[in-house]
Amino acid sequence: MAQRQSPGRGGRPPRLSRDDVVAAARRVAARDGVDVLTMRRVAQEAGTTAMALYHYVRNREELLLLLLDHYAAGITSSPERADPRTQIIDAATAMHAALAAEPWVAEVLSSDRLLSRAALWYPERIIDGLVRAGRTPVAALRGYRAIWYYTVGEILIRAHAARSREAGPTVRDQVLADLEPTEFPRLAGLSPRWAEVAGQDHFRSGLTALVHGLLQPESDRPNPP
Amino acid sequence: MAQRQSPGRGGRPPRLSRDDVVAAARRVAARDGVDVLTMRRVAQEAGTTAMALYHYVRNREELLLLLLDHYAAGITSSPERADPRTQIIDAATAMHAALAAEPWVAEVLSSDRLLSRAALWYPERIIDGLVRAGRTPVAALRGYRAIWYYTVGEILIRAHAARSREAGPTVRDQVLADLEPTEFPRLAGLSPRWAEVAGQDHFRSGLTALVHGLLQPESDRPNPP
DNA sequence: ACCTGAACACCGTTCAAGT
DNA sequence: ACCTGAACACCGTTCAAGT
Repeated sequence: MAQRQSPGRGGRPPRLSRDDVVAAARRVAARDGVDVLTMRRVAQEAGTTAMALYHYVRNREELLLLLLDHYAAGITSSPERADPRTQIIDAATAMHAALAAEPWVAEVLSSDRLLSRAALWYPERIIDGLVRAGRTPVAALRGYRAIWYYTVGEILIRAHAARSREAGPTVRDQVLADLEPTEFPRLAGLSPRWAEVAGQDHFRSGLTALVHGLLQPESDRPNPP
Repeated sequence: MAQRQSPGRGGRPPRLSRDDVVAAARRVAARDGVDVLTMRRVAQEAGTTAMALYHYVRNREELLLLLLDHYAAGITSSPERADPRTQIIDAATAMHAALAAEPWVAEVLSSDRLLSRAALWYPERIIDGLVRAGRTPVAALRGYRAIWYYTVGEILIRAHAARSREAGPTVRDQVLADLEPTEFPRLAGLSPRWAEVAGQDHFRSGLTALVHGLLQPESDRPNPP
């Protein structure tokens, strides 16, 4: 554990604490995003030098993990529900909202190196819902991971889209505008409405479909060869 | 269009071409990943200096887009199928395989700035399948995007997981090992099998569930308040 | 014990100059 | 037209030295 007081004898009184460093990093992440979160930048925010930070964190990656832990500490347990389907949808929606609140979270999180205790409420509730709906524990875990993929994908794509919107018109826009209706009839028909639909938040409708599919016993689904 | 010959008069004969630059970049990406794909590194691979590259590409981002276009040129159209469900599953599986083949692709692609013509076969076939199965065009587009989120999420998480496995034991492993069964009973019960299940490829089972849910008319689904 | 400055080995990009 | 070297403004991290 990190010492907050200087030990018995000798030494210089600290002007900084680990919490100060994390707080400064969080301000930088929230304001400027995780790419700008450099050691020198955090040090500046904390009113010290980049080298001083290395007394409180091993390296930049450890600082990012501390940042996530600090963020996850604010998560409260997602409630239990009588209806398993409702419990799954509620927990997944809360998980999505927690990630969407600060975009830097998803970026760091997709590195898959952190999983702080507080965030475990989401998988716990989702897996419990799936088991109570009749899936085996392992099938429930697979189902949770499918929901996790869908959620992270949505967050990351939305975060990246927001960033590239600032950077002017995309190659995508141009390709979609130049579609030949004979070659790609469905896409050509949809291209005027693409941007509008892509801009809408339809996380919930996809989630509902996915959960519906996961709750359906596989034997009831037509299985292509 | 890029000139391959020197123009009518004057000038020095080129020792490099745009294709040479892209080919060198592709070798670096495939071998070392996209983080290592620096201008200086690509130049070294192409046998020239970093500054020479700027005659062929505007900046690093344009080079990444060229790389994706080059990769996407190898994509062939996904076939039409009589059964819409089969067509959707086949196209999504092919899309997933194309992304999984070279991990750097997903990283660049999630920036959402590219969409090269050849890659459009996947959304075309998926949306067509959904429309033929009775969804409206806009609902089909939303359905395609749900499949896209799920697919990109799976690829990115797997790529990141592979990278952090090299970097030693994760925080995640430790948190899962220390779970209190009274607090997180489902997770504690599953923790010995977590690594095993996470390591398996269950893209297809989640995809099947998602498509099943998307093909179900919403009116037939229980809708929590 | 806590903090600093200088240094190392990197980045992307610009710009004036050479052939 | 094509390519180069030097330079600018950055990175993360190490290390010897100061208080």
